[in-house]
Amino acid sequence: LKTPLKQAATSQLVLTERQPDCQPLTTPPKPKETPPADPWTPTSNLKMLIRAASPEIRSREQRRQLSDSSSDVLQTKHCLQEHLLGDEYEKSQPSRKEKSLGLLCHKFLARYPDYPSPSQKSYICLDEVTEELHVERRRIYDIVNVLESLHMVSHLARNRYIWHGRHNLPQTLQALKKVGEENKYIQQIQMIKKREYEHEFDADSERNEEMASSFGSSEQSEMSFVELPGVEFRAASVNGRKYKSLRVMSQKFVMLFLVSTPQIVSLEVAAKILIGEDQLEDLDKSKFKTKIRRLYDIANVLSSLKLIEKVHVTEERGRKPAFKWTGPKVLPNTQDTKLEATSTTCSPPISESIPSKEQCSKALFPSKGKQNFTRHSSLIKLVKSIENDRRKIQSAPTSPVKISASRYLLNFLLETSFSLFLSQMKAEEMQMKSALSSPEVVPKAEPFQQPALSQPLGVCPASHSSVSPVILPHPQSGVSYAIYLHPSQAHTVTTYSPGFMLQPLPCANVTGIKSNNSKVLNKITTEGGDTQRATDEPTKPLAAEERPDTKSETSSQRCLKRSQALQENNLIKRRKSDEESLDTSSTFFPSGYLIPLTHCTHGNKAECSNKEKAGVCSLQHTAYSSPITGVIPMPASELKTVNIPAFHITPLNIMLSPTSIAAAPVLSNSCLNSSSTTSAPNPSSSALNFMLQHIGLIPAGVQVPANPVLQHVPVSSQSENISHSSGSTNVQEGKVSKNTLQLNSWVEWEYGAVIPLQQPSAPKEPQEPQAVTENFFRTPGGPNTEPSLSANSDGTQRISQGTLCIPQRKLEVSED
DNA sequence: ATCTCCCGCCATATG
DNA sequence: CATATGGCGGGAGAT
Repeated sequence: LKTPLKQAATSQLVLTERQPDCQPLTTPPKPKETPPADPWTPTSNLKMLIRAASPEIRSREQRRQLSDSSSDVLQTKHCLQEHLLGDEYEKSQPSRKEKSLGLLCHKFLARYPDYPSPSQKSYICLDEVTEELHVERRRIYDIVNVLESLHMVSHLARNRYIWHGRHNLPQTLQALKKVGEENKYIQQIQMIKKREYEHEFDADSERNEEMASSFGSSEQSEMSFVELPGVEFRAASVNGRKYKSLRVMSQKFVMLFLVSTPQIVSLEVAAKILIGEDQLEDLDKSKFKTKIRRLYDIANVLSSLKLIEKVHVTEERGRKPAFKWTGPKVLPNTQDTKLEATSTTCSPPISESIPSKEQCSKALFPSKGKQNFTRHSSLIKLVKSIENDRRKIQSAPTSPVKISASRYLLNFLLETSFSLFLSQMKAEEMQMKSALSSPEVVPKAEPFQQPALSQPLGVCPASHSSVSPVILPHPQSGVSYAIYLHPSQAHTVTTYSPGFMLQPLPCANVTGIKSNNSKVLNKITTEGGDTQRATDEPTKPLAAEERPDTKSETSSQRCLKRSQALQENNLIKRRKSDEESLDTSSTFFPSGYLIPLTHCTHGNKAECSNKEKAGVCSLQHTAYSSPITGVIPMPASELKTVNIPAFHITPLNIMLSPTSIAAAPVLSNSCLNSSSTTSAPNPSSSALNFMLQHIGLIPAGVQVPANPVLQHVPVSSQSENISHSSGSTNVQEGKVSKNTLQLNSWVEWEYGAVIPLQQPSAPKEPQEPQAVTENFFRTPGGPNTEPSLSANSDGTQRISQGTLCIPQRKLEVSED
């Protein structure tokens, strides 16, 4: 049988999309399937029309339906009388859309449970699938390959795959994220954007060479397929091809999302990176096009899995297709602890349950020798990178999963806080010295700062430095969400603008739902400024400075720019020794950090012991929980990279959850108070503040003595600016919403934060800290300012929320 | 015109 | 060798 007889039947059945969710069907009796004939059913026609009318609706609908199997199950019952429909002539061809890979994927996915019970494995027989779904085999491969890249299925033998469902997803994503980080994708992204940016200005010059060269060193981008040992067992047969493009490409694509700060990746950037950054400027247009095609294929599948969602990034260049990650947040895998170099078979296929626990991931290296990659010249590089890759062998935590999250967090907090603190101090000192005179200098010196590449255009500011920002409003909804960006980007954009106005960068605007007016940039800026102005309290002396248009602003911008440029240069130079790239940085503004914490156990306090600041430690112990968004702990490594703000030009809005206020009291702390009062920035105090902020004890900006900008900012009322996006989201999300306090706003910068502060069982009534807190949190007129302490049921551990501020920028993203 | 991306040829891998 | 896989890119539908 060469080609399953599909075409005869093809046309009509395509329309039937979801079938009622079924249980882990191992081998469904094939006959049942024929759903068809629908086109002639009134209902089906209607559906079809609707769908046709609005793709959005359609997809949404599909999802919904898929999710709740409850929806009409009946319709499936159709019988096999496809033969007689005499009107094939008119046979409305399924319209391209009906045949889309995404739709097909939905159908495919509908056949299997997301979480198949470990006990019973479900197998996928390609012949059956192709027949039942009425598609060409080729298409199924596309789907399966992507699923395989996520370890949702694995190839057993010819025609046979095993369905794993989403069980492995967490581990896979974690592994991918890790690899992505090791690959320095963030930097690559920035590099690409930068290059792109420069291109605009003139014919490319040697600049590119530089780039390329610097880039070239980072060859290791070519890694092979990342596996989860437990899953891949049977792979022997297929191993050789594991590295094949679609699979690997899919993994890389996912990695890009996982490492990017706003988890948005434009196709263009992805394509460039995936093509192989080593290809310096091969103006290979066709290659690029092909890559894009593939990415669309992958994206369609990922979209069906609801891991990503299409959006459009608007930048000055125009609208560019992009996708944003809507999948689960990936915990940073702090524990590299056990690197097991599981050479080949990590675990036998045997029990499924086991593998899940002891997931380890390893990279397979196809090269191994004899392989002749006839087609993929690029693969050759693999060989080069093997060495590097070897290191990539990873293992997943053997430890109980549950604990891991909180543990991560705790460790992370404890471990990093101190270092941060120190770093901060140093930084600030340095800063103090040099900054005053010439800010630009500052960054340079810092060893611990990491070089921030500018991301001129492009949507995503991905700087690893920023702690994995969580998107507050759940992205899921597609509503706009706040994206925490690095200020660095901002300046980047501005870099070339003579005026140095702080504009909301093109690259950075994210509007939730398709908000179209793109020109927004300028517009927004202006508006924001104006609005702000109107609303802002008189108080801010600094306000003037902050203003985008003001001189001070300009200067600071300039500084940034300059410094950045410098650092970039350095970066390039140093690139070779890539190591430092991660930990050194220069001019960054601190962006905010969103540190949602899950409540954790106190177990780790030991860690803090070494820290001198007992006070801090004590505070730290508290567990934080973020009811809202979930946890987004960042790996210590990431934290280190975080930079402290040299100049805080940023922010403006603080979003608090009602409960957060309650937390404020907790802060009461000598440090805090002192800080608040202190006008003169004291390095150490500021450092402390910084640390506290990170920890979530203090809302960012509060301490600000160190931070000039925030310092005096009066609290103004809710931010309208954010409202559009956040508003809806919040509502939806429910809890999060907030009272957003606006400190000062530039439209584009906002501090959003949600950090639950722990309230020891007895919520302390706001007392001393009040002053600070009050002030800080007060919502003018805001009704629901009430802090609701979540005194929580299980007691001790719970916490109310506090807030950390994160400067965030909006990217303009429109979704379809 | 650009964005999407389906279709299916045909090289390769596999058994 | 017959098949199973799956690069790849033309070119057409969707916008």
